[in-house]
Amino acid sequence: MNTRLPDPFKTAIDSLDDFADLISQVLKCPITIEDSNHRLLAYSTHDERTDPARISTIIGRRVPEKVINQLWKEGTIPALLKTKEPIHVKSMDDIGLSHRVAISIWKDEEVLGFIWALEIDKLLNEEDFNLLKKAANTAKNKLLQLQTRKNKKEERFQEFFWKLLTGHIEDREEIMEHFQTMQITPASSFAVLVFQFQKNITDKDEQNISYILKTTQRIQIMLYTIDCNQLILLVSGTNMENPLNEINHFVQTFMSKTMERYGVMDISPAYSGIYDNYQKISKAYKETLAVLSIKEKFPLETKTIHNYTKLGIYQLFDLLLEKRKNETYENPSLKMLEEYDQKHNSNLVETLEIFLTKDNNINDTAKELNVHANTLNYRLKRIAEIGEVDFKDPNQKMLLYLDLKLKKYQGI
Amino acid sequence: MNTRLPDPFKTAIDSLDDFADLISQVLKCPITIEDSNHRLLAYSTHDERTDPARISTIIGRRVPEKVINQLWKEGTIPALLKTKEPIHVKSMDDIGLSHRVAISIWKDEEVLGFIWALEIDKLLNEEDFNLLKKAANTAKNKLLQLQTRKNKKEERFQEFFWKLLTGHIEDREEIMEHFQTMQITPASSFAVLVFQFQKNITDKDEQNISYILKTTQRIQIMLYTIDCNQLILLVSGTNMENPLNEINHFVQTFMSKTMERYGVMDISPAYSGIYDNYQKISKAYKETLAVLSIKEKFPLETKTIHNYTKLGIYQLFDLLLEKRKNETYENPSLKMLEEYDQKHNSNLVETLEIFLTKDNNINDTAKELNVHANTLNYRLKRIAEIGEVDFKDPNQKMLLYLDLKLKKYQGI
DNA sequence: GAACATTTTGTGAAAATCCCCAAAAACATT
DNA sequence: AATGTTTTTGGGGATTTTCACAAAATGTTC
Repeated sequence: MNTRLPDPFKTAIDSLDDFADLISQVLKCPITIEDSNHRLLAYSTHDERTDPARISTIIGRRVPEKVINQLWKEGTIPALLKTKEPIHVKSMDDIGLSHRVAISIWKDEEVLGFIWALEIDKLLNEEDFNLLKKAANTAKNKLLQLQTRKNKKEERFQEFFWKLLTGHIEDREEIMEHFQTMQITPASSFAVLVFQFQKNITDKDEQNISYILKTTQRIQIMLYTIDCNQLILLVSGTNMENPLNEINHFVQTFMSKTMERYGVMDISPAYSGIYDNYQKISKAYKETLAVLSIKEKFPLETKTIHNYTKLGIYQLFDLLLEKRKNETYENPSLKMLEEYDQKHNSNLVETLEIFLTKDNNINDTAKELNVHANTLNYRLKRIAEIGEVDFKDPNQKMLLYLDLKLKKYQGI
Repeated sequence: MNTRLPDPFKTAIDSLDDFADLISQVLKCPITIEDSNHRLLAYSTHDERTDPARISTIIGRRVPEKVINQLWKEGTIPALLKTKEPIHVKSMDDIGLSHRVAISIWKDEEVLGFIWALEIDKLLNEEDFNLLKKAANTAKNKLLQLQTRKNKKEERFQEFFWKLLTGHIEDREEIMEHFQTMQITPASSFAVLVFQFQKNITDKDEQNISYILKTTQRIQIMLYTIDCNQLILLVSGTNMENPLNEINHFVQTFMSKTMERYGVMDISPAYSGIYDNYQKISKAYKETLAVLSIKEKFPLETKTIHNYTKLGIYQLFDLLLEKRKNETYENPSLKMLEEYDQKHNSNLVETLEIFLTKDNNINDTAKELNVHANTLNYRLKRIAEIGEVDFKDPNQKMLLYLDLKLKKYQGI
């Protein structure tokens, strides 16, 4: 501590709130203390002067997502995660943020939280900065205590969540009791959501993920855990109207944020249908795994599908693959078309596949194949002749589509 | 034998051909002897005068199908199956048949065969008729011998066929050897064909069936057997070009003949795909059973389908039913639509089903539902909204179609 | 029964699809 | 090289489909 003044924070601190008041007294400005996920830990009360951002932070017990996003974009948070020095933040009227100084609280190389000092009356000088650094140092210990207490809680969460995912708690009452003990209020409906990463998720990744999840408000995350390269969440939309849309939106923002902030690419998201019965969590989890499994097998055709209910016929592919594996079946139409393709090196099979994939739309298919619509028509006529396919019969077409896709996978 | 003349046929007969010559000598006209299925057993050679129908009978070793059909329609054969008296048949130029007399050969209440006498030079008188009756009586014993010999052969056929159907002979060589021993020349490709009757097939039915099968020439019937209410055939088209068409045609004629001649109704036909590997007979048999099973479950939608390859997606229904039975899955779109239907007693689900069944054709669906095309459009828009169905996505539509049909069956 | 929402039907114009023909190109066969 | 077959592309007109809008009918709610 290379400073001329004695450390005014070297006193016993009872609660973190008292400590916030203490800093506030010393620096003569409103103080807010957050954890690393921008959850409110404590705030000074002696002072009534404040700004809208602080008010909503205190009311919501967390920094509004809008504000966090802005602070990321504008560079404040990235800076705080790099340096141990206090940082000036200029006022941003559009999000109700006035001038302030922030400092991060460090333990070794990890940020435990932040202290915010509002520059309502006066701007802080260098001496104040030194005081703030001392305050941060003292806050560290208090935060560490909270951390360990939280870690234990986390562990209990984890255990509970895995029991739910694997269907080890079947009784409805028991599930609800657990939720209560954990002080989680289960939403009326939920979905299981999995993000599959390219590589196994490291501790560092976990921190980043946790950070994003904790700062998300659009969606309620009741439980989450990590399994190798999968991040597994139990979520529910905050608004009842269209939960799937909310989840989808969250997935998009989650992916873009991990991408922008941490440069993590190629995450495969997958989520189950919406359920209201918490006994079906394990089923929902299986659904998401099914989605991921299919997405691995048919990456192109399921590129835009993340949701089990939107898998459509692909829901049944695992089953069908299994069946086809155990028999020597071959679709006669496909066989004939393939033989023709071979002999005349044409591409009737490909044409047929795209045509069926494009929902029998001539124009779309022709565009995809880069041929004239009339060419496509001619080919379809030939396909009907050679493959003995009746394009008016949905039963035949569906089986053809399925066999086509199954063969495609088996062929790989 | 209430006749004035001594019986000229009470001599030892060596072969049936000699017997035919003997009758020919006595009656002074060409004689042909057939079994009950109009297969040629013997014919007189002393005489060169004959008609085209007899020539083709001798050459093909059976009466041409065309002629048999005509004799049925015109009433000759039905009459022969009723009376033991000789019957005059007037000439039918269009099928090359000149004047003749026919008599059936009886054993108790069963017809073993027929004797035909051509009236080339002279018309037979009453005395000739009496001689013919005596000849028929004598022929009986000879035919009985043939019968028993044939029955033993039949039994071996049966055993072999069942081994093939149940997959008990797997070795290719062995199968071919058996065919040779049975003096059957296996066609290059085959199909298994099953007719399922309403009731168990009686001995009487069996005779009728056998009669129809033996007199069929459009298709080669290599083996056949009867199992409770099923007639099982191993067939192949005589012409290579389009075997399925030939089988289909045979099925039609078989059913109309059993209907017209014996009044047997409501036969469900089913046949496998065309195979060229005789080791796959048991698979082909399973296919036909699958067709019958599906036809029982979905009689309306599979009314016109008899062929496994034409089952399309229905091929997979057994499997899917099994899967759905073991889980609590419910298609969310369907569920929502059903709920809406219930509440507003509308019929969106029915509309959707017919629309999908009619291959997404607005006009056909509207006609089927007896509504205006715009009404249908409006409903589809509502279905898309309420059921969150994307009509541009074939995957979703297919699953919807499947779940619709599966539910329909489960609901019954 | 009035007010309102939902559903059905009709109309007509724009858009698309379908169908027939023919020319050109590509390919196969001899 | 000559010939015939298959495939691709284009044009253009008949037909169908799609879509928006409006009126009428029906159903719901208070």
